[in-house]
Amino acid sequence: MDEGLALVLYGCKLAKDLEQNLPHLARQPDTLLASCEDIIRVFTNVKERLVSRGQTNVSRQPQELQRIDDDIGVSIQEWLRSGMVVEQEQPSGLEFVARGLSGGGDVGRSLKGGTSGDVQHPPIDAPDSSRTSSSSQRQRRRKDEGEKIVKRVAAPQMGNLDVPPEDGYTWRKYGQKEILGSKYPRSYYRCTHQKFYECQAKKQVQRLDDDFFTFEVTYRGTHTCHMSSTAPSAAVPVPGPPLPPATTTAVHPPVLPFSSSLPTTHHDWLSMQIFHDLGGVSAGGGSSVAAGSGGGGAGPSAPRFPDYQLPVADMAETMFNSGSTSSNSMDLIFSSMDDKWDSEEKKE
DNA sequence: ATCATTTGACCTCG
DNA sequence: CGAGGTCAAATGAT
Repeated sequence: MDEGLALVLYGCKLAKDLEQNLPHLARQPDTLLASCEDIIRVFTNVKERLVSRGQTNVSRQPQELQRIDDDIGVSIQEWLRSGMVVEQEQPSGLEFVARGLSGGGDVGRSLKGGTSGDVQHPPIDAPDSSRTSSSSQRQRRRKDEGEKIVKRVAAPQMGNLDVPPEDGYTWRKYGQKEILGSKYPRSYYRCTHQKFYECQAKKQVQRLDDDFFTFEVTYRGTHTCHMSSTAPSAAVPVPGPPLPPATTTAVHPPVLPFSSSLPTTHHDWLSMQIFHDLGGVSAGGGSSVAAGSGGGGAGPSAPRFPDYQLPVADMAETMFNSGSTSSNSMDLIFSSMDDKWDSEEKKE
């Protein structure tokens, strides 16, 4: 019952979103009502499916999918949309220099080069050591980061409004800054695995001034963390952006939905990440390469997500068939969710 | 104890 | 000099 599973997940997510966003929704009865109805509809649908089909079926009928689409398709599509790239901008005219990272400037430098003693030669005009007298290191750099890709991602309409949609990678926040002229602060993230893999991928996340529900995400650097630790240099051409390296031999995205990892923002695993990843994979753009997003990707000819009507069942199948049987998928799911919810309950 | 986030300070660039 | 990007100590969560 792959699709049913997906529906359950979706319903759970809605419920969780509702819970988390209750304070806000309390002031919006209409939205609250709509949310409740969505949840009810989803679970009702699941229930009907279970009743009418029993729980053992494995294959899906097209017409049933259609039924799902009819019932909650719009909601799911919205959900999907909320976690997907809704707009892709030009890489801000930055020519795409494959080798990027400007001579690996970033590599090994920002890697806390300072504290670990790796003191880079300062630029000719040595930075005034007025401040660094004590530690004299802290080589920071800007400007020469290689390519940069800017995407706009819809924020979840409800729920964890502070967290940008998952993109398949795990990020660690290292800074936040008020930006002149912007209503919302910009958050700075780097790859969680930076230390282990010298992964230099970074991203900046900022809400649009005029659209609270849209994040502008700027990716920089290249993910190397998904490769074996022995080959960190086999960088994926695609900088940060969602797309797992479909063109490489790496089979899995760096973080699997149900793996025990999810070190950082695991509190959102249920959100868009799964579908986002799947979308990226199944939509095959794959290749893409920054070039894709750079020049081509932006084009309508190679949309990463052809449309938002990816059959739920297919997604679910991809989700749960990757390495485990559907039965223990369920266990995994609910145990994961229990853990997750447990932890979040404590938090609140 | 370990790891992630927050936040003020510091650094670089225009 | 100001804005933006990063560092790292403090703090919180697990």
